[in-house]
Amino acid sequence: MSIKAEIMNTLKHEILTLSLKPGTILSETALSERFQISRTPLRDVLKQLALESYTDIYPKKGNMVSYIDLESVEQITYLRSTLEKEILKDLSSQLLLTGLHELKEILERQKEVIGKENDIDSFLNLDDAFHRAMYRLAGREFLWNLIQQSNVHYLRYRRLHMLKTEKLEGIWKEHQTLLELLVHKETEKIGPLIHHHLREDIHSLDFQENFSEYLSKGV
Amino acid sequence: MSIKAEIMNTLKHEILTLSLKPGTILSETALSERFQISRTPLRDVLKQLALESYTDIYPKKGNMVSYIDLESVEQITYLRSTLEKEILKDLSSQLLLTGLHELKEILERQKEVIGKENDIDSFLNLDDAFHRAMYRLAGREFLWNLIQQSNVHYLRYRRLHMLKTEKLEGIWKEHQTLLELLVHKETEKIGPLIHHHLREDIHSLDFQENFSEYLSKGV
DNA sequence: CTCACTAATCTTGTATACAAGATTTTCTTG
DNA sequence: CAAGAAAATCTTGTATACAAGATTAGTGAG
Repeated sequence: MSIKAEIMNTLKHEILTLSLKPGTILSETALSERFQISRTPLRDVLKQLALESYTDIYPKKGNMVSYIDLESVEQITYLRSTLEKEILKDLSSQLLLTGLHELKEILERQKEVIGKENDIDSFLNLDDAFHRAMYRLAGREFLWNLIQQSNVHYLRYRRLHMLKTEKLEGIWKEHQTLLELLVHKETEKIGPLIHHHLREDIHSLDFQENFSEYLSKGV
Repeated sequence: MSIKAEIMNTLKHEILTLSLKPGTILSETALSERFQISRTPLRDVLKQLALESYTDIYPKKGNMVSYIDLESVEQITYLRSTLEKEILKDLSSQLLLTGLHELKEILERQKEVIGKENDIDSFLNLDDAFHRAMYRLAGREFLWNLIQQSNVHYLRYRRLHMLKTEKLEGIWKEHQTLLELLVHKETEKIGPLIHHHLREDIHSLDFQENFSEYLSKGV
C-alpha cells in the first residue's frame, strides 16, 4: 500500500498547493510513466482522488483537477463554525493544563513563521494543527478527520485568500484571543469569534473576480 | 457507470439491512460470478465500499463486511445533534409555509406505517426523509449528503436498536414536538430535544450485550 | 496421537492486451 | 479555400493472465 499512498500524497499536495491548477488534465498513461507503475494501481489512486473531490472523472474523456467550488467552501465553514463553537464550549469546562500548554506552544511556533517570506505553508500547517488539537482535546478527532475528507475546496480557497490579503497576523491574534476566552471561560463570546474566524469574507466578490480562473462556473 | 452503481447499491442495501452480516467475507471472484462481470469493475466497487467503511480490506486476505463501530455512532450523533440544533434555529426564523406543509406530510405518512408489521424499512426511510427535509429547507442538503458518506455504523446501529425496543411511537412523537416548537419559535427547548432524540441510549450496555456479535471489538 | 513441515489452494495486487467512446487530424470533394 | 467525412489517435473501461502473500490441508516423522 505504501507506494500507492505515496503517489496519492504527492498528487494531493500538488493539487492543494495549486501547483497542479484546476482544469489540468491528469492522464493515466502520463502518470504511469511519471511514477513508473502500471495503470491499474494508478486508477485506484485517481478513483479515490475523485471520491474526495480532488478531481473529476469524465468517462472516456479524462481526469481533470477540480475547480474550486465556493458552495462547498460555504457549507464546510458553516459546519466547522457550528461544530467548533460546541467543541470550545465542551473544552471550557474540561480543558487540562497539558492541553492548554500544547495549544500555547503551537501558537508560539505559529508566531515565529509569520514574518518569514514564503513560509505560508508552515503557517497553514500550524493553523490546522491548532484547530486539530482543539478537536483532539475534546475527544472529537474523529470528526476532524471526517471533515478533512471533504476539505479540498476549502483548503485551496484559504490558501488563495491568504495570498491575496496579508492577514496572517490577524488570524494569529484571533487564535490568541480564543485561548484567552477559553481560559477565562467566557463562553458567550466564543461563538461570534469562531464565526468571524472561519466565515468572514466568504461572500467577497473581490475574491471571485481575482481568482475566477480557478473557480467552478456552476451557479 | 450504471451497472457498477447498481452493484454498489445492491451491496450497500444488503449491508445496511444486515442481510450481509458484519464479518461476512466478500470475495472478488464470488461476486464476479454472482454479478456476471469481471474482477476489475468489481474492485472499483469494493474500493469505494471500503472508503465509506462498509467493508474493510485486508491486503492479500480478503474483503470483510465491517463490524459496527460504536465510537463512530457516538461521534456521528454528536455531529448531527450539534448541527441540527443550529439548523433548526435557522429554520425557526425563515421557515416558509410550503416547507412546513412538507414536513407535516412526511409525519403523516410516518404515522401510518407505525402500526404495520415488517414495515420498519418504510419507517426508517421516512425518518431520514424528515431530517433530510430539514437540512434542505435550511439550505444545508450538502451537509446531509456529507454525513451520509460516513453513516454506515449509525444506520445499522439504529436499525438494531429499533428492532430491540419498540420505540417507533416515541420517535414519531418527538418529530411532532419538534415541529410544534418550530412553529411557536421556542428555540430554547429545541436543543435538549434534539440531543435526546439522537443521542439517547447511546451508551447502553444492554445494547452491547444483545448484539455483541455485530460489534467491533476495538476498544 | 501430535507436531512440524510441505505443498496445494485460497486470497488480493499488478501488468497488459484489447474494447469502445471522444477527439483531433487529415484528406477528399465541392 | 472551405466544409464535411473518414481515419488515425487520443482517452478511459474491461477482461484476463500472472505474481505474491496468506491460509489450509495433508502427509510424514517422532
